[in-house]
Amino acid sequence: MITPATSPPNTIEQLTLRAQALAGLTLGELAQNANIRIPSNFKRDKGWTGQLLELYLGANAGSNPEQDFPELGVELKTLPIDSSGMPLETTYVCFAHLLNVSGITWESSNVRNKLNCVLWIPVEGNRELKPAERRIATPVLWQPTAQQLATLKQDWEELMDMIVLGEVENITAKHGQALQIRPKAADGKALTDAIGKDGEKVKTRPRGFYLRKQFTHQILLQAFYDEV
DNA sequence: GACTGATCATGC
DNA sequence: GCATGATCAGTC
Repeated sequence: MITPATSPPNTIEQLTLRAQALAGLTLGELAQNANIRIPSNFKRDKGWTGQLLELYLGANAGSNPEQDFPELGVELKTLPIDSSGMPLETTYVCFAHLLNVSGITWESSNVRNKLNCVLWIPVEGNRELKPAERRIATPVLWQPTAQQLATLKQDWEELMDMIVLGEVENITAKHGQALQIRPKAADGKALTDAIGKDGEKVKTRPRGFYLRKQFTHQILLQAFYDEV
């Protein structure tokens, strides 16, 4: 019987083995073995799948702005897919800092750090399927290719330029080929500090970095062809 | 049907 | 409010 991990994985191989052992199982089976209640939908439990898998893989739960497995340099992400393997949602990467960003470079950015090595765990996410019925697919351990890295860097620099120049309010989810910035908050009333048009401090809605579906789809396809 | 902007739970 | 985990749902 599959049970939650009792300790963090020591190696990437061990982590991969744990993830592969979950492939084909349903979220209901995992939750049942861990004595976790299963929501009937994700309206009020949007991060439930991710937290369930963290438990099974031995990730250190918490809200630190670090990778899930700091010792291994690996980030864990679940990815909802449809029956043909197409991602259903964009993927949240991290919070976007809007102030004191002039010293940050792509190489030292949180986005670059998070995406250095990601263990993607695709999960059936069709809304017609109840959470308990959704099956886990084959995990993908990914490191960005030079080309993907270049695309991400370009998007990141474009977006950060706008932030530095006080154009935060002009940023929409349409910017960026692979990386986009969207509101990220509890509700529309949340405010944080940002740089204004004349360099002054202004209040704006908090933002986060997200990966487009097309980009994550490419990652899954790439893994598929590597196997074949 | 896809996409963008909005929203939910939790811990500190 | 920030940061983690993300999905919802109205609009295009």
